[in-house]
Amino acid sequence: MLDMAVLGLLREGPMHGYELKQRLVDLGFWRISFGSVYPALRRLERAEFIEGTPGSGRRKEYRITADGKEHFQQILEDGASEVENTSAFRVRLAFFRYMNPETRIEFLERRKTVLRVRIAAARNSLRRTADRVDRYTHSLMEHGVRSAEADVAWLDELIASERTHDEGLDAPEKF
Amino acid sequence: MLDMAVLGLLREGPMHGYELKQRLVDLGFWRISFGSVYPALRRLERAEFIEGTPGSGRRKEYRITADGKEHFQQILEDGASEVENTSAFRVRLAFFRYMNPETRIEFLERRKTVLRVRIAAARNSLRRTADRVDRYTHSLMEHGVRSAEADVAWLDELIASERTHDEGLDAPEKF
DNA sequence: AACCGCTATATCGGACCGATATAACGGGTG
DNA sequence: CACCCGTTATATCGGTCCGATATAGCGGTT
Repeated sequence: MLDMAVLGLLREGPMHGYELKQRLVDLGFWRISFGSVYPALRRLERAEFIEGTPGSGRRKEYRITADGKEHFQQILEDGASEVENTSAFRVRLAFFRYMNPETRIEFLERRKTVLRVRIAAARNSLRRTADRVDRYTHSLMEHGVRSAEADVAWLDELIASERTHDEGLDAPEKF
Repeated sequence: MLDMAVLGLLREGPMHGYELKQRLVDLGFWRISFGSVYPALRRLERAEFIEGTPGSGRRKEYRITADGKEHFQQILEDGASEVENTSAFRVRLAFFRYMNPETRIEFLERRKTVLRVRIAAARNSLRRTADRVDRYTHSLMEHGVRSAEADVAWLDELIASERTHDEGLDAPEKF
């Protein structure tokens, strides 16, 4: 998962570990740890998906290899059915431009289905336990449902915009 | 973290592992794994915070010990300043009734501050990178901000309701 | 009786987290 | 200039948590 994120970021240009971490934070990984990032870099280096070169000063610049690009493409498309994991979902969305356009909508729809199932289950458990849980737990569960519903609405936006953008596919955009 | 959740649930009565997992799902831990639950149970058993007795059939019923209750209270209150971790925050909220009322509002306010900081940072990074990121990443970041803002609004509700409930503290509620 | 899906416990390797250590760099202060 | 301090930067360690997988009893169906 982190591997995919790192490879995706390095596709845009060489970077060192610290910078990589900050970019991950920008993407919404607020709590990503150096204890994850540096091991990931060594992992990817060992697999020869990235190359670490001594950059300016004490920094180590990492750049993606041809194998790395191929591997990135592979895990991006292959796991596009894995839609349960929120982090993995977000990483794939962040690198949507590298994903086959035909897969994109299917991917978003799958995610929507997962959320709908969760919402239904949560609503059920809210009804089932209504009089047994305290107001804090109740509020927690209700807020969970509301968040998931907001996510579904957002997915609907994304799907709609994806469909409209599809039509004028031949006119190349900047992104 | 999982330890706190397990102890908190077992405070309400004995349960077996499978049931425990389902209740965690109800609390919003959609992806909690058996590979986390069963090791947690053995961990807590070793520490004598819980006792496992052979229940009906092949089930193992676990019940909390006096030490366990004490430990639960400890980690619930002690870590109430640790408010960065979303899961830990939600677990504490789910067991708010066991938390010292004076600590509760402070706890919620701390969480609000964390979210506000994140929102500010995310807004900044949105402005900073506005023309460099594609529409998918942009939408991802925007949605992140919107979610966090919704969380803040929810926290405000919780704080308000906590304050009003505080006044009539002597009249005992069911919960 | 055979089969199937659900309940239930368990283990394993690996990913990820949180804390911590180390140190070089850049800027301001005396 | 020398000193200090906050930021940048890399690294490691123990422990938690995840995802996959194995095993098996249990209840209902055909």
